[in-house]
Order: sequence, then structure tokens, then C-alpha cells
Amino acid sequence: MPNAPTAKGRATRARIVEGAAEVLREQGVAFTTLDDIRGRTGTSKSQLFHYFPAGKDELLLAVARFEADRVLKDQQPHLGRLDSWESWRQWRDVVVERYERQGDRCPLGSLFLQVGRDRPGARAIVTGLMRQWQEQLARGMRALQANGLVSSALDVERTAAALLAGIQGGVTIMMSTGDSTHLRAALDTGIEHLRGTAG
Amino acid sequence: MPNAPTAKGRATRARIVEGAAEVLREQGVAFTTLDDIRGRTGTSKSQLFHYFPAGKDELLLAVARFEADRVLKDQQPHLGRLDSWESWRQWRDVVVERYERQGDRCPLGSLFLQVGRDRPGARAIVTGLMRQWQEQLARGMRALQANGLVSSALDVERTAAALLAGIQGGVTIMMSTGDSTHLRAALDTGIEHLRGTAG
DNA sequence: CCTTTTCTGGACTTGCAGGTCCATTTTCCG
DNA sequence: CGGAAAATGGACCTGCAAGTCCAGAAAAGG
Repeated sequence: MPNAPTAKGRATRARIVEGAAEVLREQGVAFTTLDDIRGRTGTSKSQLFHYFPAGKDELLLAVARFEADRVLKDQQPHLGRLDSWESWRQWRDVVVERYERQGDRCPLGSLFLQVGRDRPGARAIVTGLMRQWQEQLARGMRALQANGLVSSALDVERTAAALLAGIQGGVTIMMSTGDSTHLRAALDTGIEHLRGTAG
Repeated sequence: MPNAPTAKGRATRARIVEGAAEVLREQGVAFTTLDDIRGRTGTSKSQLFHYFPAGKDELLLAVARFEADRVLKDQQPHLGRLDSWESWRQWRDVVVERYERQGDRCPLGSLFLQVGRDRPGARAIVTGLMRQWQEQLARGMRALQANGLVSSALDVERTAAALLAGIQGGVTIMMSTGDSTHLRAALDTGIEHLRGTAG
């Protein structure tokens, strides 16, 4: 269902998704109505349903995709070039800075609770994001191995999975407490663990 | 506001909280109505508002407290006696088993999205839980230090924070993907990290 | 017992948010 | 141009779920 044949249509659709993302970040999904989104994006009810015929859920899913894209984009180009200790450090700083700026709102996490995880497509967004993220971490670790900075005996996949979990948890905890200590601890301890296997 | 002077009253209140917790686990907070809870607990609307005058939010908060208590209780007695590698392993198994059994529902996480983090009391529940959890992990690490199993140079607080973050993230990811790989990776890598500093 | 408080049942109200509809305007394209 | 398709505005409908109310049953307790 190609839902925006014209350029104007595509622009409006994009405006809705971006505006909705803003509102959802500010208010949280549980407290956001279609009217809020309508107001923010300067659109009418019929436009919302024109571009998202299945209603709110479809819109929320589109926003989830939009937010998921940002997550990895915001970490580039560092995440793509994790081949030295210095690049890992830079990436670490970017991640901390990004999530501290985001504050205590979790756009993605909350979206799925509202939509329902089982909904076709919902799960795929998260699993896809996690897979790509972990892949890039793993690639970075292999780059370190190739440069002789990390033991070749390291179980890269598992270590990458653990680091990713640490980041997720650090962010989760920050959402609840407003404190980034755990995120920093997870990143620093994770990198330190890599350094510990040096050789 | 002592909200249950009589024994019967206290029993009813407890029945409501426990029943609500069940329903919320099964359906998710976004899809649960007071009528669902009423049905499950065999109560009437007036009872719900008799015991939770502020309405749904107050009830959800009570459920959150109830669930938060369970989290640590379910990890005992292992979490309280982390003084040998064997005890750490047992604890690890219990955590994995507990969350795998819980499946892909996150009672606590979702509750706060609905209630709103800012609500007085909401944040305190999570921060308190995290503080206690991390404290017990840190105590376990110090016990390992005391037994000469782990380097005394280890930054216990930071390592405990990182491990806690890993667990949280592992659980979070499992909620979305249904797969406990990350949780296991976080636990195993965390413990391995401790072992790595041995001496 | 008799009074007072607590507890319970369930009908009723109400506001709101999601969703529908259709008239009108704008854009597309031959 | 001119007709078709897309885009837009906004009034309207509707169902549902939170919350109210009051009457009546059960317990407390002197």
C-alpha cells in the first residue's frame, strides 16, 4: 500500500511522523492523544487516517521505526569504526552524551508496550535494531583482535551481547532514576573487560 | 491513611493487589481495565475505590510495590550469600530461570510508563529496588575479595552497577525478542570479569 | 442488643479519545 | 484545459473505561 503518491503527500506523512515522535518523547505514549499530534503537526484528523488507515497503532509503529533508525544513526560514524581504543572511547562518549541529552524518556521502549509486542512488525523493529547494533559491536571487537589489541580467544559474540545488554540496562535505569551512572559503568566496565584480555 | 482497619479489609485489599498483578502480567497494563481486575478478584467497583481512593493510579502503584518486592525475594537466599564462585553460579541460574519463566512480560517496567515516572512514590520504588539490588551484588563482590578470590583493587561499586545494568538490559531485550541470550551473556561475562581479576 | 463504622454490590454518569464521513480544495497527468 | 485522483478540514458519532453514588450487609465494640 504505497501511501503517499505525491511529493506533498510524502512531506505531510513525514511531518506527521516526526511531529508525533516529538510529542511522544515529551509526554510519553500513555498520555498522548491523536489530537495532541494533530495540534503539533498542523494536520487534521482525516489526514492522520489518510496516511495511517489502521489508526493510532499504525502511526505508533511508524514512529517506532523512525526512532529505531535514529538510535544507530546517532552513534555514527564512531560505531562503524571501532578499530582502536581511541575510537571506542569516542563512541562511548557519544553514547553517554546522546542518552543524557535524551533525558528520562524512552521513546522506543514505551511504544511497544502500547502497541503490543505481538503485533506483526513490532517485534521485528526491536530485534532488527538489536541485531545490527550487536553486529557492529562484534565487528569492532574483531577489529581489535585483528590489530592484536585483544585476545583472539575472546568470545566476541557473547561479549558483544553482554555489552549491548549493559547499554540497554544502563539506559533503562537512567529512565527511572535520571542518573547515568549505570550506563557509564556498563560501558566502562565492558571496555575494561576487553582491555583485560589484551594480548 | 490506614486503609483497612479490619482483618477482612486487609485480606480483600491484598486479594485485589495480587489479582491485579496477575492480570497485569497477562495482559499488560495498557490493555487492562478496572473491570478486568474486578472480574479476576471477585470484587465490585466500590471496593476498588474504597481501598484505592485515588483510583487506578494508586492501585497500579501498589501493584508496582508488590512486584518490586518479589524481584529480590525471588533471588533469595542466593543473592544474600554471594561469597563463593559456587554461590554466584547458583544465583546466576536462579536469575535466568526466574526471568525465563516470567516470559516476555515486564510487570514493573510497563507500570511506570502508565503511571508516569514523576508521580510521587513511583520513582522511589525503582530507585529503592535498584539500590538494594546493587548493594547486595557489591556485598557479594566484597565477600569474594575477603576470601582472596578477587583482586582487592576492583572497583566494587562500579562493577556492581555494570552487572546490574547488564541484567536489566538482558531482561529488557528478552521482553522484546523472547530470547534470553543477552541476559545469560551479561551474567556470564560479568562473572567472568570478576574471575579475570582473580588474585 | 443497639450504634457506629467498615465493607460490599452494582446501577449510573460522564468525559474523552479513537474513529467515521463527506464536502472542498489541490495536485496530477493526458 | 479538464477530469480523475490525492490531499485536506473539521464536524460528528460512538463506545468504553474511569469514576460516582447510595443503599444494604457485615463486623466491631461498648
